[in-house]
Amino acid sequence: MTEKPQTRIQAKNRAAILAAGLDAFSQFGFRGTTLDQIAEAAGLSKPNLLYYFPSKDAIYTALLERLLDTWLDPLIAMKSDGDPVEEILAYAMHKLEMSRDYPRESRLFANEILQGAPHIAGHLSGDLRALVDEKAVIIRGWSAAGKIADVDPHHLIFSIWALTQHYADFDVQVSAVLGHDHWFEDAGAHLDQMLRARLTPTQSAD
Amino acid sequence: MTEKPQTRIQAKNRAAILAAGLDAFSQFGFRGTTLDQIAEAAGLSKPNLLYYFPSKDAIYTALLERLLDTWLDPLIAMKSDGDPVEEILAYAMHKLEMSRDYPRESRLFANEILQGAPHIAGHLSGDLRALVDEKAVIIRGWSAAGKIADVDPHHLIFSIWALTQHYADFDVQVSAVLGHDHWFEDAGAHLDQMLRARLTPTQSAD
DNA sequence: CGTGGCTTTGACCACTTGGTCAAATACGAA
DNA sequence: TTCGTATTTGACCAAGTGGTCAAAGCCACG
Repeated sequence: MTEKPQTRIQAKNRAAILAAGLDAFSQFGFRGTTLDQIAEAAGLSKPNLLYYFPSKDAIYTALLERLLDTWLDPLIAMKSDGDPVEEILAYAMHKLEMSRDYPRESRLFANEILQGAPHIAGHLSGDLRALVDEKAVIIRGWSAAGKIADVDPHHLIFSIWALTQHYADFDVQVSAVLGHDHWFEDAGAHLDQMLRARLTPTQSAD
Repeated sequence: MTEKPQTRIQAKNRAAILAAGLDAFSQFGFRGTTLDQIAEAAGLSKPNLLYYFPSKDAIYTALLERLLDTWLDPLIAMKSDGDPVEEILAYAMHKLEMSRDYPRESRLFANEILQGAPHIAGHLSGDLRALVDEKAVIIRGWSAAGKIADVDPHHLIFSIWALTQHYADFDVQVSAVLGHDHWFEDAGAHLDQMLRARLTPTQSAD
């Protein structure tokens, strides 16, 4: 593996930098974030920060890679065994929980995509596309077997991404319109009903 | 009203600046966009640009205001007469068309929200919230009358926003995963089926 | 202790940024 | 054609940017 024997102090400072970078990049984007900003939030001087990461870009890239490593786990976890509707529902709920628990990661990703995905374009049309295509086959199989309604697998997945990430990325808007920021419960119920209505197979076709 | 008697040259240059600003701001965000960038795209020198707009912020604000003026028209147009399901479906399709036809405006808005809506926070909790609440009453009325299924009005609206804006804001990802960028037709069909399944009232309750 | 490597920092640099200003130029109505 | 106004520009500026570097401090281990 990528062995990096770190001293205690290295581990602590690198973690602080990544945390500060996540805060800043997820809100202001890459170009909108400054090194001084990150350095101050991490409690380090700028040269000291650059002792741990060679450049601003390196911090950003490290964050993005760490994100991609875990971001797709829920989708990977969607298996062809078990009840199809519940499999898909579980995936959607898992993603919604991530919007609640890791909104900064969601926004970091959103920022990167909004700007044209300059750092991860290859990943999108490579790993991500392959993974989605793979799951699309499973979903199409479920449809063909009559276990779920007939549905476009790709757009179903896009729907789940859209419906869940919206709550993290547009949290300010959601909270402003609702008048509070406890959207998780109602959003979960709504998401459940929405997908269930669309996916439950009609009895007519057997 | 706000009278501004413009010369032909003023109208042309202001329009060019706003167009260039929309391009830049929607992709790079406020802080990620430079005046030189806008000036060059608009075919003007930087001082000349600042002759038409007093500051970078003024360009951004002008774009945002122009956007807000028209962004909510589709929702405003959702009336309580006509068939409820079709009324909601028409709104959703209209929004999807806007994602197709005005993706830069969508991304500009997304960028602003992602950064915490510093310029339009008041608008969100003021005009927008009032409008959504108003439409929520209508939707709740439809549900109570049994004309559509029981649904949380606010989250229904969030769903429509999420499902439609996703295609504009995350176009890079959608296109990469699909392998092409002609998502409109399939997305429209999927959106239609999704909402119809959720909204069509069950026959049991009469 | 002492010493060699890990860590931190102040000073510095070239470049970019948003913005200013006075002077020059183009334009349109009389 | 002329003249006042609208428009344009080159030169400039202070602040902020990402990044460098040599020197200093610190810390564990022999």
